[in-house]
Amino acid sequence: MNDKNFFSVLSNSSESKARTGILETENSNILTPVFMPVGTTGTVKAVEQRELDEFDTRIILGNTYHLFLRPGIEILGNAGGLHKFMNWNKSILTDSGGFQFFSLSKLKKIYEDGVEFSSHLNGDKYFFTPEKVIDIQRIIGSDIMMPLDECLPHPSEFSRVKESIGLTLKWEKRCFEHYKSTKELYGHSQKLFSINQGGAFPELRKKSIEDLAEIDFDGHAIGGLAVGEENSLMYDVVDHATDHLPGKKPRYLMGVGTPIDLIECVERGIDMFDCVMPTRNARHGRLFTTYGEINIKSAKLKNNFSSPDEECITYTSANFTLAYLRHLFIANEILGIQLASIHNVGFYLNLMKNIRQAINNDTLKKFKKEFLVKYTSGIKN
RNA sequence: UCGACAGUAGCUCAAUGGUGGAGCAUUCGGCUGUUAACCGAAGGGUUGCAGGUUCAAGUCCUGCCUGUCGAG
Repeated sequence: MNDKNFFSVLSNSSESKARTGILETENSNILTPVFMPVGTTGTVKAVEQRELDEFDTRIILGNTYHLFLRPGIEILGNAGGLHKFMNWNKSILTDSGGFQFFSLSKLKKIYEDGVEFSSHLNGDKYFFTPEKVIDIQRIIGSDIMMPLDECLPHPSEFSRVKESIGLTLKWEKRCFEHYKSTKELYGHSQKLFSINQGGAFPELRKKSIEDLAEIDFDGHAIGGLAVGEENSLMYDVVDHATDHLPGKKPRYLMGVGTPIDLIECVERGIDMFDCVMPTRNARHGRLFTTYGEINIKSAKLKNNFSSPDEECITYTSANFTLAYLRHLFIANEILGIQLASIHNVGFYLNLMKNIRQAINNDTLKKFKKEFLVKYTSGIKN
């Protein structure tokens, strides 16, 4: 079941731990380092499937918790899985819902056996066990499944984190066993990653990684970061984590991050990222561009008829002006959100493409330097 | 022309005679495995004008101005 060709490293940077590779699922070949747009409920918010295709998106995220609540596993099963349901024939990675028990923490109660939670939609009570989380993801049919984990806030007490990584390990072992004893439902194989925790405590992070690495997961994720800690601390934890993660398996940093975070963490050996930032910020009127971030609603842009980004060509930047985008946001027009989302996702994917190219040419350090000069110049602001 | 009602922030409206507020709009921030087209902050007022009563008036009284409606 553990396909040896699932992940291959293609090139290594001589300047850092950065590397390129390829993830081969039955639905797509994914070049790494990769950024995976977040599509929690079966849609990358405000971006159509054909737009994702247009900038060559090979994998997106879904969320077990949210899809379980809506539309529910019965409908997803009847539809023949999420791919068919949403008409997406590339890859999907589903998060387990562990993060929702952190972000919706008031609605949950953690037990040894799993998590009891109340739906944020109507208060209905449910109980997720590690096995159930796998069962749901079997029905969703994601190419890569994530195990149930416990994500703690930062900062957390050493003893609390220590206890937590023990619980997470037990849950993930159960997920793995259930994964091995069940089968895919729709003819394409599904992979299962681990998620290590350990907060910002190096020894706990190391222990979590080593314990999980003993199990034959298809890849390893770093969880519990970007939850309020300083950026430099996050980079340190990532650096430390990748020193201990198996080199032959893909490394996935969950929930990260800003464009700068992506470069910093690629240098530290990360292969996969996901983050709501490009889509959420787009809906909130913030554009990511080569020359920094733009608040599209700013009064300064009223009469600015230039492209939001002449150097990163997307459908949006190639066809529309800042003044028009601003107008759409001020007028509360849906198209503004769509165009901003298209641009931001396009910007992220383009950035990753450039990063991969730089690693292949072994010029990542130079690329980073040049990127940062422009990105932090604030020319547009 | 007469009558009724109404004039408070850019807009729509609050405010027992007792420190004039809110929503929207404006401007500026913030969003990191999506409860998020969201959240936060700031700016913005001779309460239509002129008098009067009162310790104290957006509020009560008088006149004027403007608007809406009605009558003629």
